[in-house]
This record gives sequence, C-alpha cells and structure tokens, in this order.
Amino acid sequence: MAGKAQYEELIRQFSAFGAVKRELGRILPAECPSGSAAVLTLLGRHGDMRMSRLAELLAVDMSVTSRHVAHLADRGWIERSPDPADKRSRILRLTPAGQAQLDELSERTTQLLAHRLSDWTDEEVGQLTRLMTRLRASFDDCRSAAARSGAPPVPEQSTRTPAITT
Amino acid sequence: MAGKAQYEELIRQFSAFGAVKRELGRILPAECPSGSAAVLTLLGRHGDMRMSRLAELLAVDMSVTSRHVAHLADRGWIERSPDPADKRSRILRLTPAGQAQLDELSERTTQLLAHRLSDWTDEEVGQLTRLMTRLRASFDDCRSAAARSGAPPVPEQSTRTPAITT
DNA sequence: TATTGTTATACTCTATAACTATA
DNA sequence: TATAGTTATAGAGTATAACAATA
Repeated sequence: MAGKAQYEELIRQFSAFGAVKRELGRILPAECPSGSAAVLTLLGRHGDMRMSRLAELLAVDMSVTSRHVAHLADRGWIERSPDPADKRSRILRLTPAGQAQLDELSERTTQLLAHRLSDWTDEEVGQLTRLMTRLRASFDDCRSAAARSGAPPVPEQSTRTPAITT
Repeated sequence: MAGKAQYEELIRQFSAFGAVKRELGRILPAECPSGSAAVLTLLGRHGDMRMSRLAELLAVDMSVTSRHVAHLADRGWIERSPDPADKRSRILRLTPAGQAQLDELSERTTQLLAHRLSDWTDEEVGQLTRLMTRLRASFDDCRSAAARSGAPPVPEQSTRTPAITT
C-alpha cells in the first residue's frame, strides 16, 4: 500500500505516457491508425473470434469495435463470416492481406522500440511489460471482484451500451 | 537489448493501457476533463509558467495547450497575466479556486488508485513509476540526441506548428 | 424479452495552418 | 524576419442511444 505522493507521481506518469503513444502512432502505415492496429494485433494473437469477444479484449464498447472492424473489412484486411451457431453473430478472421499488414505493423513498431529503448536491458523491458500487464489486471479484477461480491456497486461494466428495457 | 517478441508484448500492453486511462477519466470532476487536469497538475507542481513552457511539459502542440488553458481560464481556475518582460507572452497561475479543483482531483484519483492497487507494495508502485518515467525519457532523449548530432533526421519535434517561412 | 451487432450523434484530444501582436 | 499565442478546421478514439435481426 503506497502513499498519496506516490500515487500522484504515478498519475503524472500516466498522463505523460500520452506522448509515447502519439509518437508510436506517427509511424503507423497509412489507413491503419492505432485502433485498427489493435484489432489486427489481437486477431493475430488470439485467432478468429466474434465481435463481442474482440470488444472484451479491446476493453471498449462494441459500437467502437464495430467501427474499427468495418474499417478493416473495407480494406480487405479481415473477413466477417456468419456464425453457423448463431445467425446474429459474425466470425472475424484475418485475411492474407491483413496478415501482411500486421507483419508490416509489427516490423515498424518493433524497430522504433528497439531504437528508442536501445539502452534498456532485456530484463528492464520485461519488468515494464509485467508491471503494465499487472496494472491492467488490477483494474479489471476490481470490476469482477465487485460483481462477485453480491451487491454490485459498479454498474456491471460490460462491453456494450446497456439495452434499454422499456 | 530485447527481442522482437518482447517488444511486441510491450506494445500490446501500451495499447491495453488505454482502458486504465479511460477508467481514470470517468471519475474526473465535471468541467475538468483529463486535458484540463493535466494542466492543473503541472501548474501545481512546477508553479507559474508561460504557455510555451507548459506546452513543452505537456508534450503537445501549443495550439492544444492554448485550448486547455482557455477552458480553465473560463472557469476561473487559472489566470493569464501579461509578462512584463515580453508583451507577447502570458504568465499562467493557479487561482485559489484552481488549487481547490486540483485538490479535489488529486483526492479522487488517489483514492481510485489506492483502491485498485490495494495489493501492490510500495516498492512495486515505485518501480512502475520509475520505469514509465524512464520510458518517457528514452523517447525524449532520442529527439534531443538526434538534434545534437548535426544532421537532424527527426524534423526537430517542437511544441508548436512550424512557422511558414514564405 | 434478451442479445448481437450496426449506425447516428456528440464529446475529448490532437495536429496543421493561418492569423495577430510583439521582438 | 522570427517568435508567442490564438483560432479554425479536420481527424482519430470513445461513449450513449436507438435500431434491426435473431435467440
């Protein structure tokens, strides 16, 4: 358990992190902004999946996911095939062109990091990765924990706009 | 020097970090979105300063800084007094109301972090803070280093739109 | 009646370019 | 001519709400 001053400093670094994200954003291929890049990356890593699963992994609303996916589908980088098990649903899959785009992406971002972090040790990079992974988990866990503990104080953070039950 | 797989994993965590930022954004006071919060925080930490200095600390274009500052000035949270030494310039200063807003901000974000990171040790929080600080430095240094080394391959990343020398 | 996905609308943050006032 | 700051415009990301199709 840390003190207030420590938390304030951490928050400041969260804010300053935006500059890093923006610099990474500048080297992305044309037609492939960071939202699209995140979708390609997740499809490459986890394989075919439905919209709802992708929205969950992205941790954004499904309406946002839908837009990113439409952008990628328009460019032929992913395919949306109907799900035989549920006709409301669609299965997302990387196309060969999408895989090529993903490779290009990975190449560029990897090179930028290798350049910027040239004086970081392997262990330091791993440490930052682990801590950021854990950070995300700590924020996620809190939602699940609240949901499990009977009375949910947090409004059941889902990946979509709550349905209006009129 | 790390490997490609490690860099790819780090990039993934950078992307996922957006969810943390958004959750922090949700608890901000009304009329005080994250851009405004960043300005208040920097003024509280570094004291009075000019627009250009603030833009540099925020690492965004001065046009962006100007908008955030106007938002805060409209609400009486900061004052813009003319700089006696340079009539083009303005000195930014927190008002008492601005300080109160900053305190409220700090209170809320600190409490959220204390809740979410309740099972983190003091040392772990410090480690994440240090690594993120260093990350930002590694990205900044690269720019300065490039600028110092004679031929600047990077277009001299300044905090403002380059003047058009017609 | 509830869920999956899409679309329309609105808000925040950012950058580029053009402009004013001063150096 | 160059710099400090402002404003107009445009692009990207996100959330909310309303809607269609299917469970």
